[in-house]
Parts: sequence; C-alpha cells; structure tokens
Amino acid sequence: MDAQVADTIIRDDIEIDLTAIKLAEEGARAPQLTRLAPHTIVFFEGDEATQVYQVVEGAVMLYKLLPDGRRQVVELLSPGDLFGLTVGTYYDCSAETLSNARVRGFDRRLCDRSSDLMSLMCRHLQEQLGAMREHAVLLGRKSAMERLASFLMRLALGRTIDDADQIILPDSEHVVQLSMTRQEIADYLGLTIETVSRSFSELRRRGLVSFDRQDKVRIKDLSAMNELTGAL
Amino acid sequence: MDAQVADTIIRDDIEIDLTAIKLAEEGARAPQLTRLAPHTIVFFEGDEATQVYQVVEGAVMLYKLLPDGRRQVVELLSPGDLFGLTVGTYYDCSAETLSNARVRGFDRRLCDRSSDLMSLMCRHLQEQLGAMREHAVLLGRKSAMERLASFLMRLALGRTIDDADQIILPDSEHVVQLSMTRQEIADYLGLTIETVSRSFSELRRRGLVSFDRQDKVRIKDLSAMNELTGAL
DNA sequence: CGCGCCCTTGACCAGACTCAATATTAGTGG
DNA sequence: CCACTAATATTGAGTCTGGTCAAGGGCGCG
Repeated sequence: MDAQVADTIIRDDIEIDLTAIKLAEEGARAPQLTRLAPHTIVFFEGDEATQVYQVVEGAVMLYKLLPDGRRQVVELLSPGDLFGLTVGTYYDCSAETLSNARVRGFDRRLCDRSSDLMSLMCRHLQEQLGAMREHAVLLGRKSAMERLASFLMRLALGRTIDDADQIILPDSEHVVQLSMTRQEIADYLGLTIETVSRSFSELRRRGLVSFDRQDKVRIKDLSAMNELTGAL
Repeated sequence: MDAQVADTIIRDDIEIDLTAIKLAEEGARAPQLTRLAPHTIVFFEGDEATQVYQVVEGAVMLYKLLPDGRRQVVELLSPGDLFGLTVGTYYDCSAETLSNARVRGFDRRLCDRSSDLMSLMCRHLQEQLGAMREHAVLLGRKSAMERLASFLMRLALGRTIDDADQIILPDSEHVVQLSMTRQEIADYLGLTIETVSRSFSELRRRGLVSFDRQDKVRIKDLSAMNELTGAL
C-alpha cells in the first residue's frame, strides 16, 4: 500500500496519479514521502513556500505566533488534508506534527499544471474555509466549556459533521485520542492551559467524561456533551 | 463601464469573459448584476447553494448564528471578492450587504467548467483562508483594544497588507469609512457593543482618533495605532 | 524507583460582559 | 430650517468568566 500510493494524492475515494504530471515537469522534484516524529516542524511561518504538503498519516497543526509569544493554533489536519498552499511567496503560518506522521511534499508549481489537482485543491480549500468559519464562531462567541465540548464532539464524530448519515447514538460511548498537550488544546481553543484543565475536571465531575489516560478521553454521554457545545 | 463588465468576472487586473462559458451551458442562467440596498440579505445559511456571487461594488459581510442568537461575522468582503462557494449543497453562512452594493450572481455549475475560473477561485480561496487565519489569531489571542486597533489598521491600509510597497507614513492621517454599526463591528471582533464603544472612546481620549461622523474615523497617528495591534 | 515534565488545583485579579440610564445622531416631516 | 423621533451610541456600576501566579500531584519514561 505504501509503495503503491507513493506518487499519488489521496482524494477521499479516488486517487490522482502524479506521475504523469511529474514526468512532464522535468524541473519539478518528485513527490517525497517523509516520516516525522511528534513535534517536528515541517516549515515556519515566513519560510519560502516552495513545497505543498499532504498529510498521509497522523496529525499536523498549523499555528501563528504574535511577537510576544502568544500562539494561536489555526488548523488541525488529518490524513488527506493539504497544507502549505499560499498565494504569496512565503508560508503564512507554521506547521508542526502532533503525532508520528507521514507527510508527502511536492513542488508547488505542480499545482498550476493539473486541472485535476486544481479542482482537488479548490475542494479542500473550501472545506478548510468552512472549518475556519466554524472555528471563528467558537473563538469569538463561545464560553470555555462550550469550546471544549465542541472540540471533543468534533474529535468524536470526525470532521465530516455535514454528512447527514452521522447518527448520534444517545448512550454510546466514544473514546477520543487527543494526541495534543493541554497547552496545544488551549492554543487551539483560545484559552489558557489552566482553563482547559479546569473545564476537563468539571466535565469529569459531572460524569460526562472519564480519562483512560491523560490524552484518552472516554465520552460517556454524547448527547449531553452535544448540549454543551452551544451549537444546535 | 457597467455594461461592459456585465458578463465578466473581476480579476485584479485581468477580466475573464464568461460569455463563452455561458453560451456553452444552455442550462445555466446568465450572470446577473443586482443592485442592493444596505442590509439586504443575499442568502441565508442553510439555503440551497445554487449561485456563486461576486462583489462588484460596496461591502458584504458573511456571518453565522448560534441557536441562542449569538452572531459571529466571519468575513468582510470588498469588490472583486467571491462568496457563496461551498462543497456541500447548502450555504454555510449568511450573506448581507453592509452598504449600497452591486453583486453579480452566476450559476454554481459554471465553476466546474472553466479552468480559468477554477484557478481564480483557488486564488481567492487561499486569500480568504489567509485572512481567516489572521482573524483567528485576533479572536483567540488579542485583547479588546488590540482587536479594534487591528480592525482599524486593516481598514486604513486596505486588505493587501502583504504587499511590501505599503509604506506607512508615520504622521499621515487616514480617514476610514466604517460602514458598519457598532453591533456589526462587535460581532466581527468577538466583543460586545459596549466594549467596542468604550475602546473607541479610549482611543479618542488618547488622541489617536477623532470622529468626523459616527462611522467616519480619522486615525491621527497610524504608527501609534499600529503599536496597539499586538502584531509586529 | 526516581526524575522531569505535564497536569491539576487554589487564591486572587482583571478585563470584558450585563444591565441600566443617558446622550447623540441621522432621518422625517412639518 | 427646525423640531421631533427612533435608532444607535456612550457611559456608569456591578458581576463574572477566564487569566495570572503559585504550589502541589501524578504520570510516563528511563
């Protein structure tokens, strides 16, 4: 499987073969699959944006920093997601792995050559934009508890919340692997580490979650959790 | 000029003629230019996404609502910007004019036909995504004053902040037309109307701004204002 | 088993929110 | 042109959520 997809882009069901494009593009480097340890920086904000990447396995986060060190995690990426796209010459945020991950990098110029790739990009960009808008609501209008509940629900249900066939079984338990430190969760939710910790404790006190490990949350009442998100 | 561009898409410098695509597409409705009064709803979140729009003149905002009425304005659009794009069947947010505006709507299916249009869309999506990430930092990590200062700076400098040739003259005055109520500004910045008002008053007290009218701000010290944004 | 890192908890503080009263403004019609 | 009105904005007082600072606890890894 690994070798087979080495020169393809993951697309929900279909896979686009990059070989043809690659061969036509003598100057372009071949798509490269890299295995990365947790907390490896893929690129920094401000680096020259020569490569576009796709998550093949594991999780990657994108974040921005303010000069005084405040950090905002702006996106969480899963397998299939593209990152490193930008209109300008430089990356507009930093990219770092959260877990063990495999990432495929390919030459940025490839994007302009293939209309298949272009339409794939368009789709992904639209999805990311939709996710960002949802996140803007969370950051701008939700309380700490609502933010954490929304975060847990998103992890529990997967990111395809729009699919109508996602049926929430009222009393089914879901175990969620966080693979993020409290600090990273805080920086994603626009909170402090202490507030995240307190909110988790509050959820535990109310019997809504329990911890198998610090980074393994058992959600014991999904529909109650859903109530807390503030969303419908 | 109006008639001339009636069937074209504004692209920073170039203009794409939609006529060819339109004619090939007998089922598609012709691009339609509409004149809208301030605070006209173009579409609601949840409406079926049949049309894609482009702002021709004026300003449009995109927002999302929580069931309890909390609102988050997720994007401010200027002439040239596209909106109404979505992967799903339904719009993921509502669109409303802020000022008198002209908007061009065209059939969503056109987007898949033209690779020119596709690459234009890609570019716009990337720009919007970049703007959203910047906004996520504002919402997640900035104080009320920093949010308002960032907002004013963005309006003063225009949205092309990435252009290096934007030189900030230290003591040049900039007059900014808000064309938004305090409530709309608050909903954009993730604050309450009172906090926005207080922050404006604070800026006035410090001599950084004065008001020609409620919605016309004279920024008297751009570099001091820039200091307040929290960004470099 | 022990060390270090991360997480949790507590006490206190501050910035932003809420509620309420007042002041401005822009728009309307006499 | 001015007075009136309704909508919008400002200001104040008090509360509360979440941030800050600081101390302890627990977990995982070597």
